[in-house]
Amino acid sequence: MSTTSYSEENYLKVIYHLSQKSSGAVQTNTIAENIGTKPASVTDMLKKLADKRLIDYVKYQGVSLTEKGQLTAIGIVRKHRLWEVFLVDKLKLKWDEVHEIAEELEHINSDLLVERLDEYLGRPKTDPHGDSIPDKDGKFHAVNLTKLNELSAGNTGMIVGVSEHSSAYLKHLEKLGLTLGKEIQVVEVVEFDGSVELILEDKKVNISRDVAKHILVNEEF
Amino acid sequence: MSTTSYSEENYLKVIYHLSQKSSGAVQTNTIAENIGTKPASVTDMLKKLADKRLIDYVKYQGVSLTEKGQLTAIGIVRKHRLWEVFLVDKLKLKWDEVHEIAEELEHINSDLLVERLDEYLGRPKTDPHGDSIPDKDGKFHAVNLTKLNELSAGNTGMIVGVSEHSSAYLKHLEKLGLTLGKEIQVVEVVEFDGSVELILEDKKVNISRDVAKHILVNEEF
DNA sequence: TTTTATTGTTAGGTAAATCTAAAAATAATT
DNA sequence: AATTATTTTTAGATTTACCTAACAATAAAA
Repeated sequence: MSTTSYSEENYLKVIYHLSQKSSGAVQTNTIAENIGTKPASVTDMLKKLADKRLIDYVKYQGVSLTEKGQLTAIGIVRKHRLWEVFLVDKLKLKWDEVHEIAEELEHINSDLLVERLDEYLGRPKTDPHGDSIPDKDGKFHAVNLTKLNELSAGNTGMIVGVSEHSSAYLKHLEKLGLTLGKEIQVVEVVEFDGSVELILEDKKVNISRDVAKHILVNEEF
Repeated sequence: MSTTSYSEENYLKVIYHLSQKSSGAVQTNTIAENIGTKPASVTDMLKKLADKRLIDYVKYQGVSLTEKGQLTAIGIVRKHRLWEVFLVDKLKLKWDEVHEIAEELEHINSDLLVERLDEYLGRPKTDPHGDSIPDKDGKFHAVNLTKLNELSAGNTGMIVGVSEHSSAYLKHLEKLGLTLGKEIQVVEVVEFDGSVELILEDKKVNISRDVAKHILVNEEF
């Protein structure tokens, strides 16, 4: 069983995430942008990954992961998210400080390590951003999430995730106090601009539609 | 401030350890053996490290670390040992399972991460093998250790470290019950072969001189 | 349906870290 | 001191992942 390099793993991970976002084959240029490299380099790597049967690649037609490639990618996602839980829960790093570090930790390959880490963290089902953590076999457990801007006045819920991970966004949420696990109640969804007025810990908070739509809540009623 | 690559860090670390072992300049061949590479490759890297002012290098005369190189190396040692503490204390891995994993973890560069890890672990002074963990500024705290084979009959002490880290050796100690923190009392040091008879948890244990000399104890009386 | 724009690939090159084989410097032995 | 052995360096290749520039395929627009 040939092993995957740091670089190959990065490609697989990016292809995996892009496949999730929009269905259909993933394009060369899109991969290049996301990896921070040039299209020509991507083509080189795609050939290599295809040789290893990690992706299905047809010239000019984009790529998709094979079963093997997908399992590898999910393994990396699993490690990334477990490490994020560790960094936030145990080391008390903030939301927006963990991503880069987890990008490095995710490439450490030791089944024993991952298993013990998972156990130590209490086999978490989601990471600090609310993203689902796949199990050892690459299976995700369904979670039902609603976007905050889709709630109606009076509804309450708990913040369980975000669908936007930029540092700027996370810092903004932090400042507003809209962090994971917080209970909120919607006071009003303004029709004019889609902004949302809500109650958070007995205080009124106003957020724009753009901010609201990336907050995922577990609707309660 | 130019950054150091994974590979450069490995060289610095090995040079550091070899400098500790035997004083004087470190030889090209020795480095090659310890890194698992060929002398020619070492020469190439030495030139590079010298250009970066991380080592003092004179052709055919071996190398030594500069102040800058030493600080970098100690930083890596610090990370390695902190991670080993994490792996053993928190994730419950065994002595002989942690080294390889820590070899990878030690290359993750984030001051914030290291600081929080140190704090989380309770600012440990030694790693699971009893090796001293340097502080943030690269300072080691003196510990007074005696080799087990240098104790006399009747002496007691606590095992605080080992000076041999091979998996075979560690597994052997594990089997004998001679693990970190254990109290032992010397019954006799056999003059003929230097083997040591000792009492460990009310049981008599016999170990060869070769095994004894790598066990470090905190002599009590 | 041509033309234009976009997207993707090839060809040829670079830098990092490695290698082998041959040559040079140093050390050890006779 | 001369010879032999060891150690170290150079020279030239190789591999990986990247690059630019030129070309080819596909998609969009006129």
